[in-house]
Amino acid sequence: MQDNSQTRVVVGMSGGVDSSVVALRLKQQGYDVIGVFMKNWDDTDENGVCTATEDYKDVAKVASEIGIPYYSVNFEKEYWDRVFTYFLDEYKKGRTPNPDVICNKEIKFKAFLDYALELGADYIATGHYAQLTRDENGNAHLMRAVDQNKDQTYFLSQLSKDQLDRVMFPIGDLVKPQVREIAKNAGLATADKKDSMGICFIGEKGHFKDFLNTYLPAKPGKMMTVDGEIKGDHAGLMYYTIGQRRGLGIGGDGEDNEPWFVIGKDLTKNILYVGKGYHNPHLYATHLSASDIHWVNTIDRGSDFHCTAKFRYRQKDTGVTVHLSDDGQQVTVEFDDPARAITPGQAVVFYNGDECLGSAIIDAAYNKDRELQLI
RNA sequence: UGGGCUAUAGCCAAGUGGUAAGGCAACGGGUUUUGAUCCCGUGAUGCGCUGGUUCGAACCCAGCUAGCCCAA
Repeated sequence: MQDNSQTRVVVGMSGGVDSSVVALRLKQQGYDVIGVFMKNWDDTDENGVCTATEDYKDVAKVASEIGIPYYSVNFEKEYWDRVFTYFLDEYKKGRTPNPDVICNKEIKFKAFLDYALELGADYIATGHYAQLTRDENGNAHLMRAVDQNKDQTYFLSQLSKDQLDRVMFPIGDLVKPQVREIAKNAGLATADKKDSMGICFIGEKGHFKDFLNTYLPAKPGKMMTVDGEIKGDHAGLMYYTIGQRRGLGIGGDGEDNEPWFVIGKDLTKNILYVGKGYHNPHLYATHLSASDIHWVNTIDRGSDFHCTAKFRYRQKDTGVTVHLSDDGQQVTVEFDDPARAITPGQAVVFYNGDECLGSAIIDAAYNKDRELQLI
């Protein structure tokens, strides 16, 4: 049994069950554990109620149950500057951003990591469902979680090995029910707490439109098919994402009554393009282009290679061939089979088996030589 | 102002005397650290209106109203 007492680990505790179990496990393994609650957004409402305050209370409860010190750190400014402005800028361009990918890259595994190091930490640990391994050269490799259903490597795909060298994912080898079980057996206050989800700053489901509208003015316009048939009005292009079905308010055309989906946007004309049928051909792409490429490791794979990829979180992998530009700043990703609803702004995340290689941010989707009308 | 056709939930639409299918939309919920997708659930005491026939009518009959079509 190795002595971990001289190894200090700062655990990012959200007030949820996952990070609670992380802290518990590390403590049981003898580490010098400190719990830190990160506040990235002020969601205090008109009644003075704030979910962050409630979550912090849970952190306090769990920390005392486990017997570790705990603190709170505020990254609201960093979050606003590095994540939220990016989020809004992407929407202004009509794209669909993935703020959580950036949040991990810039806040949880940068600002927070720096803070932890100041506290004398050797590592930080989080409740992410992902695993880390190290090869004979000491390079960290980001691996999918054992719980394939909860795997979060998609959101961690823009981390670098330098960051991962200081990271632990103590529940990556567990399945969610096991985590709950451990929390319950230990009597942790968060054992039965409902999983939180959704973007941290949007909170309650259904408020998305209202939320965005307070930051970006909505510009209503026409909704039409690619043939130019007007189907209705849209509330503002930023409210819709490629492949979206709900919220269009159109249906029942008397032909086949198939559902309608968003298939494209024209920002200059302020037109939302819609098409009928889940398998509408306009939703299928043969390849995409992406930038903001990030590889977890610097291992050279050449400029053309085959691997698998995901274009959205919780999607099944698709076989792809990667073609890197000479300067390595652009990438073309060719699909083994046509892929549906490729959306600019989302991350294309690459995998080799269970290893997450890295990701890039999608700029455009194409079907053969034709750029799809995705903006 | 002659003839014909149609009128069922927001939109399509089944039903042809026995007590209102289904799809799309919408809404609610589930899955989900992205907005989505996906999955599950919910809708007309009433079938344009008014009478009539019948034990019983959305379905039959009469009149009215509206829309469409063909003739003028």
